[in-house]
Amino acid sequence: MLSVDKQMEIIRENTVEILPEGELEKKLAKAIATNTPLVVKQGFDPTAPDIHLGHTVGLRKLRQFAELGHRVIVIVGDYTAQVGDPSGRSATRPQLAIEEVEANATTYLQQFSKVMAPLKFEVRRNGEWFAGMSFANILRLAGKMTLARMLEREDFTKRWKAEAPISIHELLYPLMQAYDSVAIKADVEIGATEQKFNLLTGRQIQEAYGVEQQVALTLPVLEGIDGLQRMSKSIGNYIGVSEPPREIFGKVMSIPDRLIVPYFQLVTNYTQAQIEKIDAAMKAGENPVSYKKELGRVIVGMYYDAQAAKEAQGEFERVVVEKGLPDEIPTVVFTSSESNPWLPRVMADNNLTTSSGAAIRLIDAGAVYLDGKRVSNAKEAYIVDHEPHLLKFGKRSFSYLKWRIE
RNA sequence: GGAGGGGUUCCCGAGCGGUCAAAGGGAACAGACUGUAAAUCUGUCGGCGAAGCCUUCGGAGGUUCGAAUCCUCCCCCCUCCA
Repeated sequence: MLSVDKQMEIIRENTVEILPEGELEKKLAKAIATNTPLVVKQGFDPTAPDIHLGHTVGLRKLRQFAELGHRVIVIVGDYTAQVGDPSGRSATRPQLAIEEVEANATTYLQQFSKVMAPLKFEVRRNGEWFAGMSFANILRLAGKMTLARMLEREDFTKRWKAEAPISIHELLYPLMQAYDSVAIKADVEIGATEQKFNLLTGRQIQEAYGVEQQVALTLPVLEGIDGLQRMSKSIGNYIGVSEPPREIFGKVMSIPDRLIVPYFQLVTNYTQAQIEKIDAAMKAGENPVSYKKELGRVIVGMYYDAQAAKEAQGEFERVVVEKGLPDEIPTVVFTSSESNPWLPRVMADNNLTTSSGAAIRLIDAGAVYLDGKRVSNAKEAYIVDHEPHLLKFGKRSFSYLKWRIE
């Protein structure tokens, strides 16, 4: 194992806080002295089927711990997912059915491996200890916390002040997460800054159960591609690690320019020196687009390979920059009882738009091209023969429309 | 249990008998511009093949020529008292 100082240097990269001050150093020293790796934990609730770049911020930190020879345990929160983490939430989450959680957990595990490969890590589901927990034990756990302390946390305070509902089960969430730390005897728990309360509750509950207290390590929250809110599946501003390369690349290109540097920091392996160079170049007036493309290539490369990254960029340049055609265009075969199918109807019936009205509006806005020619009049837009016709609207919607002969 | 406030279109939020398919903001989509699916500006944003019609303002009834707006009952949320 590396020395305490060397380890701390690596661990400190990108971290916001390590609480309490100095305790991690002590734990590391002890780990080295006794040759016992630390138990490092982060929990993920399978509330949605995909891991996105936001999750990878923590996972990458776990990776570093694994590389340093520590024992990494990923908690799949199959039980906590049924409550929903109130952190950063202004409303109660919908409670998920166990089957849904199960399905999500399965894809989570596959995707964790993708981020962690080839390093080893353990996976525990918190259902292991919660599924069979007796009511008496739940009461015992609940007895370790007071309402006042629970309400200290910002999201509850906000909701309280806004006169928004807070369900009782939501109060249990931090206790459940904390109990995970008791169950696995965590030495370190990782989470985003908004997790600080939950992480510190872990310390409190561990103490109450006579377990050595963990160190709380917080990481920056990754902003979503909209640049407005944290990256989240439910907001839809995310980049999933299992998305197709061109999707990942395109989404990277859509982030606001000011997110380029934070993304390099939080989701790539770039060194601080490399990132500073990029930052300086952009501040000196260099066009950010080349760095954004680099970022897109790097990220695609991490979850696919360099070849896929190149292709994704090529596709982007061809389609978006040069307004050319993508290499795969789906063919939509439709039938019609009319002698001349009306284009807005065809688009709506084949789910290219939500309604014919929406299609008419797109045409009126000058967004729709048929065989390379802008469609100018929605009322007189017809498909006249059974040949495939190239339909384009917006920057990304391409399809061949083919009227099937009946 | 008692008293009061509230539930509006994807989200926030105005409207409080006709001029309401419902202000404003956000998101989203599109156009222009661009070495970006960035920024900026502009437009669109319930459905129906013009007009006009149809379906929406927690749910169900009712009053009225006319209801998001008034009444009744129900459901849900919040506050205060207990």
